[in-house]
Amino acid sequence: MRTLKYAILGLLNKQAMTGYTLSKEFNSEIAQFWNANHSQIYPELKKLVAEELVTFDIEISGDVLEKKNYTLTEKGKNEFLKWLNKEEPIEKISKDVFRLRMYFSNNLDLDTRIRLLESQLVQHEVRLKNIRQSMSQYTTIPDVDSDRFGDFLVIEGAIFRETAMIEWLKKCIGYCL
Amino acid sequence: MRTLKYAILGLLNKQAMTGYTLSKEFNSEIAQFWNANHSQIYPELKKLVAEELVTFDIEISGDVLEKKNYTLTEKGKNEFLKWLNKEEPIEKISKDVFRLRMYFSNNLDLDTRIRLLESQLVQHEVRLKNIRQSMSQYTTIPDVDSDRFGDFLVIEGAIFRETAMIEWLKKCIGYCL
DNA sequence: CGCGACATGTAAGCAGTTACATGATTAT
DNA sequence: ATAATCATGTAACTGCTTACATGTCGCG
Repeated sequence: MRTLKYAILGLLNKQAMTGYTLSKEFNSEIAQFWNANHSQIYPELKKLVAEELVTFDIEISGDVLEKKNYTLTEKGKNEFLKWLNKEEPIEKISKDVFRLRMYFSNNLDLDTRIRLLESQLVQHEVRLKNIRQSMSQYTTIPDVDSDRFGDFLVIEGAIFRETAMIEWLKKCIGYCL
Repeated sequence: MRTLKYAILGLLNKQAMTGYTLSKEFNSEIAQFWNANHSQIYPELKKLVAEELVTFDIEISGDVLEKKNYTLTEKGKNEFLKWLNKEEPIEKISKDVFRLRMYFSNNLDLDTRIRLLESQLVQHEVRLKNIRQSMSQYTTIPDVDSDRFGDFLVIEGAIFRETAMIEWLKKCIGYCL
């Protein structure tokens, strides 16, 4: 599916940047639904250059350090927009090890189940708190055509997701009491 | 992480079965949070035999067809329980292509956004309806020590997950109107 | 001068998907 | 007979993770 390809094209569409900066982007809001290590990003950028979807120019930082600043080409922008406009079927369910463990939970003591569930619960509560923290920057709904609109949407999606997870965990704990 | 290994051990702990039957299991309730193709299952079973976690005996079906019926060994059962009891940190967020697309959605016409969101919405509504259908077999909460308890929990988890997704999609559509 | 962040790459290996390959059994 | 399902495997490839590998820049 080459999703990383389109993630990179989308980020470069917002702003030209280096592989290193791209790699850091995957630690910000976008990390709520995608991520990649630099070891995957650098080879992908190389590929995108070969496909003529991006170009780069070298900037010298300090004395000798070469930074490759990547920019979308016209072809790259077109391919990105084509991908973005395409209607896709929903993905098959995403894998979840904890749910798998709960599926087999009748093999555990009730105490252990509660301990495992409580542990998940606090961790998800922390995560939700952090997401709400990110949301606090938005006091009003951003304009639908601004770069911040997508950011706003996915943060809200993450809140829904975490809230549902927390509700479920609490219900599971209730069954085990 | 060898999660498939533990998924197989867990299923064989419930009941001895063939690779083919295991492969079908991944199309039932368990498909809500894990799956595997037969091309991954057969090699994994071979590995588990080598690790002495499972054994098999060959049954002849009909005249000549050899079916390998796999059973958990004592060692396999222990390793499964060890995995099940272990406290794990929550997984890093799961990847979601649609959320990635919405992150970049300011590059789309409002009409297109609504079309894409509506398309997702109906698909998730169908999925939720099917999950509720699975849930309808449970008129009471199953006993915490029965095999059906885990099944019940994860179906409920899937309902929470899909409901949250649907709520979010509706809210997104609202922003685009 | 030393440390943390900046910056770019490659290699080995694991997990998972799609395709290739074969054949038997059962129900219509 | 023939189609659907049962049944078991391998091969090639993609995507991703972890580890290896190197070097610069800016701040204190």
